[in-house]
Amino acid sequence: MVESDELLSKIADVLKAMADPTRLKILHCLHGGERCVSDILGVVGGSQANISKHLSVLKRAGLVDCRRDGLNVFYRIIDDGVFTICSNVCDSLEIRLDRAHQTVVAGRQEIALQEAAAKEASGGGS
Amino acid sequence: MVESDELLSKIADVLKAMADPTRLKILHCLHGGERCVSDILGVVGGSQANISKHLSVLKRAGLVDCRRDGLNVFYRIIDDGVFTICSNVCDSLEIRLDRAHQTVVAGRQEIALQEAAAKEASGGGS
DNA sequence: GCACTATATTCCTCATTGGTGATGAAGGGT
DNA sequence: ACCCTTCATCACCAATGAGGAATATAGTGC
Repeated sequence: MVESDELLSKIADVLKAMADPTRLKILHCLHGGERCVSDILGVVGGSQANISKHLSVLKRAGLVDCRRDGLNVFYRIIDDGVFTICSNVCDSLEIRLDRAHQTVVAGRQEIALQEAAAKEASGGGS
Repeated sequence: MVESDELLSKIADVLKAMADPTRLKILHCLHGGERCVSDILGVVGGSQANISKHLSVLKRAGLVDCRRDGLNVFYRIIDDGVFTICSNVCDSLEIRLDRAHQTVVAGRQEIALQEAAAKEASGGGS
């Protein structure tokens, strides 16, 4: 595997770790600082085993880390890049929707003009 | 599904489309401009059917678009955000490795100092 | 219309992923 | 030592995804 292949695999690993709605919810939940598994479970929902598994995926990807405090385990973001990435994707999605919206507006205006012209040509207005 | 859940799903969709080494290679290949499926196949390798399928995934995610020119179909990037995201992930990976490297360097220096001190205490230097 | 090329789709196989309930491990309180 | 709580892991299942061979579709040249 050449170096660039290896780099692409690593990038894919990180993106894969983020590419799940539940894990994104978890990351969002941790945006305000570290929280324990029960807190996260309360916010995200689902089963405790599932949350634990997703946290493990995020940890393996190097996006979060944890520390034990008595019975509780606290997780925190250790790679703020995750929020930059999410922002970038949101920006892209917003631009896409803006363009789509502009297209609809322009299309409707064009149709309205064409209809007005057709009315004029047929002696419309009565 | 509340709005934020829907947004997270959309973000996850985009990230999922990118979270595969083969598709990242394809995107990288298109960085220089549009190319036809045969070109992409030549660069990325694998089977024609596989490339076609991955292109379909990327198109569905709104990252690429295509136009037909005779027998050939040319694909191009329509969302430059993909490169921003990849850069972000690379930056994060690099920072991680830098930190790990610093840790190793510091650890070795500490060990060297401790060994020197131990030697000194035992009358070393003969 | 036929032959060829390029590309998309189908079908199949295998591996991976995501969810849950149950269980095991670790820590704390009594 | 026992009981409880918190959290990680196991076992299971269903769904999803990646790859390739075969096939279908579309375009071109003759």
